[in-house]
Amino acid sequence: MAARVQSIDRAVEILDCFMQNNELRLTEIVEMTGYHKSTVFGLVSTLKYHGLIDQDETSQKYRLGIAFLGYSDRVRNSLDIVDIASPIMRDICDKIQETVHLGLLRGKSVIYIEKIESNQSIRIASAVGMSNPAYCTGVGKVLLSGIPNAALSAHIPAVLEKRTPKTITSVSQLYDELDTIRKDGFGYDREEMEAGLYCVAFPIFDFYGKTAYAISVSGPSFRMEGKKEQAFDLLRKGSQLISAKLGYTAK
Amino acid sequence: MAARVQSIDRAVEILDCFMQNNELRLTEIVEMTGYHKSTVFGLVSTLKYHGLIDQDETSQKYRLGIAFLGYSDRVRNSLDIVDIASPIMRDICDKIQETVHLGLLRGKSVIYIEKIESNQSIRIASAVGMSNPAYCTGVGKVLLSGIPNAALSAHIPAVLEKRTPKTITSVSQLYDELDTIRKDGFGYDREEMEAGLYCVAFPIFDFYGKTAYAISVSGPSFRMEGKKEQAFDLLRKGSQLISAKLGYTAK
DNA sequence: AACTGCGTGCGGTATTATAGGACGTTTCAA
DNA sequence: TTGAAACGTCCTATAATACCGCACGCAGTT
Repeated sequence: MAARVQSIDRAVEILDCFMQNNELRLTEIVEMTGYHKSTVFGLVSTLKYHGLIDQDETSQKYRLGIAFLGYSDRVRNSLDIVDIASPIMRDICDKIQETVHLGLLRGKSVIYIEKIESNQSIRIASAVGMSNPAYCTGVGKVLLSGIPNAALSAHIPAVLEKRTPKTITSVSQLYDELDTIRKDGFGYDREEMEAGLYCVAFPIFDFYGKTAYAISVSGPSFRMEGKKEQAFDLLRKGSQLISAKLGYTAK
Repeated sequence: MAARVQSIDRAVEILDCFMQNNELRLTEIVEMTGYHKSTVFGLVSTLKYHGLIDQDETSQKYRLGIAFLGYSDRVRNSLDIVDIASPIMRDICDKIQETVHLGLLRGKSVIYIEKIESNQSIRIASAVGMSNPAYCTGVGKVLLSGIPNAALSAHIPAVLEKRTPKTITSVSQLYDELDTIRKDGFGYDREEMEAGLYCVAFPIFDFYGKTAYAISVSGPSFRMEGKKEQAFDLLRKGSQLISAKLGYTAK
């Protein structure tokens, strides 16, 4: 489907190893990838030269390099949505004291491009750049709801893994849920991805009226119970505000 | 000095092109790098496949990919200094209402690994992951002061570019300044990098007593004038607190 | 001292990245 | 409407290059 350069494929594979452990020895990378030691050494050295991998001076262990910070920042600046949404998200977070996420759809996954955390001691384990399956998250389902059914298959995995007792595992049931979201204008994640984790999500529309992003408030179910109404209000206003700033004009 | 893989060198060179413009056509990349069109196409396709480059569906233009967010987040998590320092920096920022930076030294440059911005309308143009020359910034000079003179040459460029009328351009003068910083325990940037930009910086020591990071408050000179004392107090306490959390024990 | 596991360096070879060129579209001007 | 220019994409031959095998130096352990 596309021309591919082997060395880059391998280099990326090496970088991905660090998604599991953030410190690796050369030999560990060799074991994980299965390539020859000197091959890995060459790739790692090159990546190190460019700052994409750092090597600890004493332990010799490798880790992801700080150069990624520069690229990442560039990415976030090119997505002007982050600049627009960030202050509004902080405002929501300050008021409701729960984690606020901003995400977009990429294939079958949701990618979080901004996160504002509350000071609550019990917080969501999440991260900017992290991805989750779309079908079982609030943000994900809202994003899916913006896509016509005919085009949905590319964004839904063949098997919907049952991550909790409440996960939606049948496609037809998921379609029903998406219809509900389209009708209501927002969506939930009622402990479908992780037990005890509750989430309310609203869509953000771009200039063309496309559901380009989604914003959510998530927290432990026991806390979110009493905050649902507040979350609705804050998210509704917030999503409208952000959509407006993207040039969206409600019809 | 190290084994190098050509394709990766070229791939990184392509990625670096996006540091100047955040949207590029294939042909523009070809012009910037000088490689053959199909060569660039292969590299770009591979990078795109891995999400390191995204392509706009309609305009076909390329930009840096969201995958960087994931790597970058991983980097920042592996640097536990960010977790430690971030809340303290926010506290300082709330109190003094100016931008707070956390940086480290890499070669001749300072790399900012965390930034907390105030709500002031006039703000510093800066970014996480961005780098500046060390010799003419507050954070940079403080970091340089932690290095013995004998080893300094590797961290100071041959020619000190005169970026403003107040930039230090003579090496011996810079050495004097570093001595002052070593004596005082903190440093300034008095409009040396950018006219009108004033900055106070303190060192952060790690477990081994090494000056590993530096933290700073920066803002326009006219505002910083009256806030110097407050900045000292906040930064002194903050840097001590962070150093302590890194395992540093003052002797 | 021998042994194990580590990161690193070198050279020959066959795989692979690359350049050249062609093709289908789109864009814009004539 | 036509033509030309510019662009992204694709294919193939070939020469350059990334890879593997092997070896070395080092540190810690038996």
